[in-house]
Parts: sequence; C-alpha cells; structure tokens
Amino acid sequence: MEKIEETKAENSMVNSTFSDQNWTGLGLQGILDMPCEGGTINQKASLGFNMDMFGIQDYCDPSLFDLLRTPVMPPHPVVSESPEIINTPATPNSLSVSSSSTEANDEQQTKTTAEEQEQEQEQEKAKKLLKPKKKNPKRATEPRFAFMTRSEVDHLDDGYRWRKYGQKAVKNSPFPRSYYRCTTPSCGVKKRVERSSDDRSIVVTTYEGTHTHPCPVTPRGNIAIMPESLGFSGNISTSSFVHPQPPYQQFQQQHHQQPYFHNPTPSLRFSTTNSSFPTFQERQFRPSSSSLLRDNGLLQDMIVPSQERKEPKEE
DNA sequence: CGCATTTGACCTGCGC
DNA sequence: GCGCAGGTCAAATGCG
Repeated sequence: MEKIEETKAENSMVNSTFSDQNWTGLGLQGILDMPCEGGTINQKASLGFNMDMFGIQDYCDPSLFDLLRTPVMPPHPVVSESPEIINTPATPNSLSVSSSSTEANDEQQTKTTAEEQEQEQEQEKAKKLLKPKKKNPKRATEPRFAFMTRSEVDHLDDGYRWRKYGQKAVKNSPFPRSYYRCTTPSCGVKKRVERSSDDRSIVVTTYEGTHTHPCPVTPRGNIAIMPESLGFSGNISTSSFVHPQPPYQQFQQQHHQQPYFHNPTPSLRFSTTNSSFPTFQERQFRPSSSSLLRDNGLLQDMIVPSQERKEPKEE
C-alpha cells in the first residue's frame, strides 16, 4: 500500500514537472542535447548514456529516471527559439512518456483511476496550452532556464548576488517559492527557487533573463572547479567552467541558446574560505558507488531550459 | 548604517 | 464579475 502511494507520488512528480508548458519536452531535449567538445552529443542516441554518465539515477526519482530513459520521445526534439515549436511536442507526448514509464516499471498496478485522473488533468492542460492565450506584453520574452538540483539548501550560490523580493506559497506544494532578483542595477535577471513537492531534496531554480554584467567577485572567494577534477575527460571546455557567467548563459552564447544537460554553476562553485557554505559543499559531495562524477557529487543538477510561457510575440 | 530578508498587500491574468 | 493563483511591491524587521 505504501509502495503504491509512493509510486503515485513519484509519477505525480513526473507529470507535474514535465507536463508543464515550461518543462515538457524541453527537459527531455536538454537531456538529449549535451554539450561536449566540438558540439553536442547526438541527442537521440545518447540519452541513456548521458544519464548514466551524469549519474542521474542516483538523485533522480526512479520513475523520472525511467521516464527520461524511455525512448518515447517527440519525433524531432528540435530545439527552437520559437516557443510555439518548443511547446508543440510538449504536452501530449509528455503524457505518453509518463505512462510508458509506469509501464516500464513493474508498477502497472499503480495505473489506477488516480492516474487516469492525472492524465485527464494533463490533457486539460494540453488543451489549455493549445489555446492562444493573451499574455501581458510587459512580460519579458527573456529566456528561462531551470535547474533541478539535489540540495538541502534552497538558495544555491551561483556567483551572482541576489536579493530576495518575494515568497509565495505554491499550490499543491508544501514548499514556498522564493523570488530573487539580481542586485546589480540595470540587470533585471530574476530567479525563482522552489523545492519539488514530491522530492524535497530537489531544488528547482529557474533563471529568467540574461545578466548584463560579469559575475561579481564574491567575498567568499569562490572558485570554479576544473572539469578534470570533476572526472571529466575533457569533453567540456574548460572555459565553460571558469567563465564568470552561469552555464546556461554560456551555452546560450556558445550554442545558440540551445538547451543542454549540464552541471549548473551552483554545484561548481565552492567556497575556498570555508566561510559561508561549508555544509552546502559537504552536502554536494555524496559518496556513491559507480561513477567518478557521482563520487564528487557534483553532477547532480539538471538544467532544463524553460521557455517563457507562450508569449504573443507577433502581437 | 547599509543591505538583505520577511511578509502582507496589491496587481495581473485566467477560468468559470 | 468573481475567485484563484502567480508574481511583485514595499514597509517593517533583522543582521553584520
């Protein structure tokens, strides 16, 4: 009984995470398009490889991991800057992916009416997505990128200075969502930080906008970790790790804003002075069995390119 | 004292 | 029009 409920919760997490218009498909695409030396690894062929490489299964919900490994993908997960295209394969496919993941596991019994209701809800969501929505013209069309990070601290240090300007309770989630704004004047970058309602150890950080300034030197003496020390075999350029911009921004510049699956900055920056985030660093190093990456506990973050809601660009 | 956080109020978009 | 939910504002408060 408990097992079933647990499974439901996991599936619910999958649905809620990847059916949202900001997540669906994009997350999968991000996983598929992993930057490496000389470009990106072919997304379709390397899905499982990437995930194993990054040790996702070690920190991802099992059902989510299965979901991501399941080759039930949009036929052409082409990344586009057009929100319409990005959103198109999102909703319906996410449903099939989600359910197939359930079938893949030995948990078909969990396909109860509750799950059907979930699917109905998702279908309703999909319907809503298909409707042309009026959006506030003031709402920026800035790119949004979301990181899923397993951490016990909510606000991860990414090198920039943030000022919290709000906190809101999120529906269907016991955890509030915090709103941060870059403290640099004239820089309108925002980020939202919330904890997954189904796995409280997962922090979802959504960046919105692009910094108009270099990363400030923090008094904590942050440094960047070289890929070699992460167990990388040089597949990711060193500059990506020392660049004073968050990885999503680097990648925007280097790869024409394609989303990618990558270890985001929060886990890459550490305090050498052991002053502010010793526990964070400690927590990030989760001993594990199989991979070097996991040994370092660094590659525990999933970047999910999150598109601004379908904004009425043409109008 | 300056800066960051907290938190209730307010605004806006959307569905019914 | 009303209610709900997400997002933002700004005064009060806390902290170094």
